[in-house]
Amino acid sequence: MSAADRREQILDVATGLFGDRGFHGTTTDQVAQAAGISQPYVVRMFGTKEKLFLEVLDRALGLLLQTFRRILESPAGDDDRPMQARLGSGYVDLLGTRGVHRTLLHAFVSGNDPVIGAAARRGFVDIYRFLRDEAKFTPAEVEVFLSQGMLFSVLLGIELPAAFGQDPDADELMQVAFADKCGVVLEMAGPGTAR
Amino acid sequence: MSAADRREQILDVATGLFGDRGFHGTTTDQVAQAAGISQPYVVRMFGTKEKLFLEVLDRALGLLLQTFRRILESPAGDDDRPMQARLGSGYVDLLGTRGVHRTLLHAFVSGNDPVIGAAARRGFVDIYRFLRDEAKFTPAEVEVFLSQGMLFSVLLGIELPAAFGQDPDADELMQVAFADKCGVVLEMAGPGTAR
DNA sequence: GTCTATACGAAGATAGAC
DNA sequence: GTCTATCTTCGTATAGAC
Repeated sequence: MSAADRREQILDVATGLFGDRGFHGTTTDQVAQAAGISQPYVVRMFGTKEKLFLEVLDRALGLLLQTFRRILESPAGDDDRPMQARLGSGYVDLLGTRGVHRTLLHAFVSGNDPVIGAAARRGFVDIYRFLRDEAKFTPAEVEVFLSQGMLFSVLLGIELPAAFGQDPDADELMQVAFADKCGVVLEMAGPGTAR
Repeated sequence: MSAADRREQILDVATGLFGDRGFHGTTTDQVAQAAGISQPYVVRMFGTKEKLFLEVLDRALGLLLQTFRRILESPAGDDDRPMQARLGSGYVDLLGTRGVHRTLLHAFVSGNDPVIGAAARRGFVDIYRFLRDEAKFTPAEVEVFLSQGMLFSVLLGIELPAAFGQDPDADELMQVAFADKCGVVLEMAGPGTAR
């Protein structure tokens, strides 16, 4: 495998693992095993675990903004909903790439870390700039959009969809929070969506 | 110091530390040093680091619900705002106990962990039940309240208030998200609010 | 491009003393 | 109630070979 392909592969599996257990909870050996290579080779490729995490974070943020920009620039077509709703669906669709939401959330709770925290703040502000400057959201729209996005992410964080069917109140909460997106979420992150 | 007092003291400092660096990122030795005791004594007292974290989490959730219930049961007095706003202020006031919001968020992103994740889910659903059954929120009100709360927590997670003054766009984002609460937040979590 | 071997330092937990 | 000493395991990173 070429170095470039290997890099991508490692970043892919690392996104899933970091999403599951965060920076401190994930070992380079777990990444290596998931990628089918040796632990030292992972380190060799990225220098340090921290650099690996930063690349994973950058990629996740890049994918997010790329997804948003694509929606923003694509013709509405048969989708006559307001841009807020369309971008919201794009956010949900990121579930297609395992670990993105949860890796971002892990980064967002690491503000205290001098390196990762700085990157996380930059990333969040980048998203804000996109909403304000490119999507032309009003402050009120930004507030609603980000709020809903964060609730969505946190509910993924506690694995509410994965625990579907175990507690009626938990299921009801999903219904309340995800509303029309409930079906899609259960399909993409529901029980048995093993990693 | 009595065992009970020592317990409380350890739980206090552990809340701050777990809030800063999460379960995996915090060592029992850091907790011990912050409490001015030896590392083995911390373990001795709580059995394992995981049990310590679970107690910290329970306490944080307990404090949250206790705060909410107090507001719910207290007479409105001169505060004529709707209950959503009053509970929201209560949530902000939890900043008075260092680490509560961020420890909760760390727990909420650990859904994957069999033990901590289960406790986190239970905790979140407990909050939902409170809003639905005790505060009598409508589903729409629940959705808005939880959304705003999670955005609030995430912005604390990235330490946006602590980084105030470093990036105009970041400051603007704070304004957009915190609105009238901006002042209080900066006072309680702004730059120089060292731990 | 990828491995094996390994050094080195944490970090959680235990034993046992005072 | 609290400590010191220590065991043991784990995890990152390096060295160097193929």
